[in-house]
Amino acid sequence: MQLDHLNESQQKAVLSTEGPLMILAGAGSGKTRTLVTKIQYIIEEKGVSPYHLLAVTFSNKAAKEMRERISSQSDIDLGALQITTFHSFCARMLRSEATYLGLSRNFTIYDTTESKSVIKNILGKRGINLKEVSPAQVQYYIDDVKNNGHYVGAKDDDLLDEIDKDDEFYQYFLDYEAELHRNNAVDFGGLITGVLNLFDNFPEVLARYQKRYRYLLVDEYQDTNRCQFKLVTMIAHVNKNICVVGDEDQSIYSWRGADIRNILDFENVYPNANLIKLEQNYRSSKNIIDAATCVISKNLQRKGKDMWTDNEVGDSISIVECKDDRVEAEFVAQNIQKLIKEHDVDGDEIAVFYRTNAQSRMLEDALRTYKIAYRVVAGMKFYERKEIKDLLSYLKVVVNDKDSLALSRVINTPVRGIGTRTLRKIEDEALKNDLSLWEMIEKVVLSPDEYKYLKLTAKVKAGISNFVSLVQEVKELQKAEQLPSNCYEKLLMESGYYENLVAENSYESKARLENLDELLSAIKQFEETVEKPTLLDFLETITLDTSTSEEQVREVSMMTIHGAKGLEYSYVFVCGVEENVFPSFQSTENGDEAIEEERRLFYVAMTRAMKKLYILFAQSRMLWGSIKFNGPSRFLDEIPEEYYKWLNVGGRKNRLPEKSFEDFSQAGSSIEEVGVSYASKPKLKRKYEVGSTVKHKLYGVGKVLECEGLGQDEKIVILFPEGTRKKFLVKFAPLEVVK
DNA sequence: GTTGCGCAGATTTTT
DNA sequence: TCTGCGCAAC
Repeated sequence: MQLDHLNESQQKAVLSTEGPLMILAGAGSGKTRTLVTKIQYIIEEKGVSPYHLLAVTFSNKAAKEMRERISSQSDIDLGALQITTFHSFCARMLRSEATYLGLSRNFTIYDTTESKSVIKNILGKRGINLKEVSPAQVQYYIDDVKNNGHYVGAKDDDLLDEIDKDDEFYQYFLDYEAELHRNNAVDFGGLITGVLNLFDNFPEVLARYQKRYRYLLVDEYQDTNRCQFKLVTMIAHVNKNICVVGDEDQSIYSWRGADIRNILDFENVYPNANLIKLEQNYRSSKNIIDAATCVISKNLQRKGKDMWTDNEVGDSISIVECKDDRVEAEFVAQNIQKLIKEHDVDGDEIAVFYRTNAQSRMLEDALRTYKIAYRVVAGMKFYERKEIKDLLSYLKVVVNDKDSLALSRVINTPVRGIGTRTLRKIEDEALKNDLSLWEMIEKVVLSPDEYKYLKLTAKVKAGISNFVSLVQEVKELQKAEQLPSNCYEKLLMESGYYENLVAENSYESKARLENLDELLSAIKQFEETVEKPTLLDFLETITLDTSTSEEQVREVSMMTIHGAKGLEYSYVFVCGVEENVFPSFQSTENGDEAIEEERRLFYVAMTRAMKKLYILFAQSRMLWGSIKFNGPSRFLDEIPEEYYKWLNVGGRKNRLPEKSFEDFSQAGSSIEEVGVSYASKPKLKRKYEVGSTVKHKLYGVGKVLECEGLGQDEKIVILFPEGTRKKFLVKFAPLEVVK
């Protein structure tokens, strides 16, 4: 087998297949290339069946990339080879072994929002004011417990000493777990602890998996939590062929339980472990690597690698001091335009990074005014919309009728006269009879006479009955293996949801209808990619894999730095590098460890760039409603002068509010004053003006009272002769100007 | 029981 | 700036 394309340490990493191995792979060190070759080597050279190999990663992105590379480089059967994320791996295992844990295999996976709702309900039922105990805190506690590998009834539990079981929070945890179990639901953490539970208590199951997975590969090892580590160790216990790959300097998920000890302690757990470091960087210019190395060396919590590169020195880093966030955005847009127009750079070689999603808006605006094609790699905003959640809840009920959370969400959406009081009444009754909410309402519909004492009105009964039969019918469709999209459409149309929105005929309702249409496309798209599409799989995919299908078009990418991990771009703009933004405000209050994590994040940002790195900060910035003057980030101090040029854009140094600015500006070896020309925003003309008379197709003639927004967002308020006012989104409303 | 409004609160990152 | 919640009026 050819290994020429690998350097010496990479080759060693490939060839060392037996026994525990930790590969510390610095940014841009050819990690994926090495891993893919290693998998190939194990299968093709050692003759191991793909069936005996398991590769787990932390993110879908990484799993996908590995799978794609393997299929393009070899003819390994991807069907037999397991390359998945921890969460999907566990979900799959839990489904097939569900009965061991008293779950049924159609369990629902709750995302963070859903588990928070459950927590709220629990606190509510205990009569606790949500202001006294914040649900977020409880959620954090529960996550923490699970991330460390604790579950209800754990026997061999090294956390037992640390957990105070009399703690009120622990009681909430128990309540929460019980509620999830009743709902036949599992949260993210529960997917992992569930498997741990399975392995702990059913050795025969564990043995089966140990026998199967002879070679174990863990990618993005720095992001694994304690529980995931336990899990992997258990599977690898027999063969000990465990290879973990990670970079402690890129560990940026400790807030979600990632435990840097997993890296720092690996050799304690496996005393005979091999350690290989991949330290040659193939990605970035020498300037960038050296600067990033200086920054990260300030961290104490690391094993220490010495990154180096043969690449050329390259351009200086540009540190750009901007007057405010507006100028920052303007600078980014102008320079991107310059790159594209004057230097013939493709949009997809450029990326804009920021610390928080909230920062993207102003940047987007700027790119739009400069007519630069861009794409925001955002989280799952789409699936957070009300209407989408509503319909998904319908689907969830169809798949898993024990999911009372989803059920109570839709039982009265659209309104069927089943208000909170009625719902509470039925819930209590269900509790009394030890039935799920669904079983209860089914019974009420089936034998109303039995439940006369509930004093449900005819209207309520009719509402429930309609709802129940609709869900039952769709359940039948599902059983008959009808396409998910058919189920969806039936629910949407026959629940009255669609009709209601159409009747509402407002600018909002129209946007919602569009979104629901988009959901339909998403389902259909899913149906095309899978062999045997089921609702269950669709729901699982969208909760576990938020990465959108990205077509590589020539667009500039915009994303948070967390989203940028694992990616590379020739030109990178890192925005908002100010104190309280980056490092984030809360990290500055949480001690050195938190700052170190922010520093790692900054390191990740820097090392994404191949040719040219721009680091920007603003003297003043609009932050949650008011203007804040944060100084430049402390991380800028950590970059030696020789690696950067300092630019000053649109700011007057003598008027700087914070002393630190002046100190800082003088530190730069060469300060260059540059201007930004403000793009005169092509003033989108409004279609309507206050005072003009317009005609609405449905409501007739009226007068425009107010206007707001421009272009796509233009909204107007119309006063109709009868005295009613209505607000419309211009792009949807059937309007015409009369006068 | 429903709807609408106003207010307070929160906003880091995401499987 | 945006969202969710509680409360008051219909």
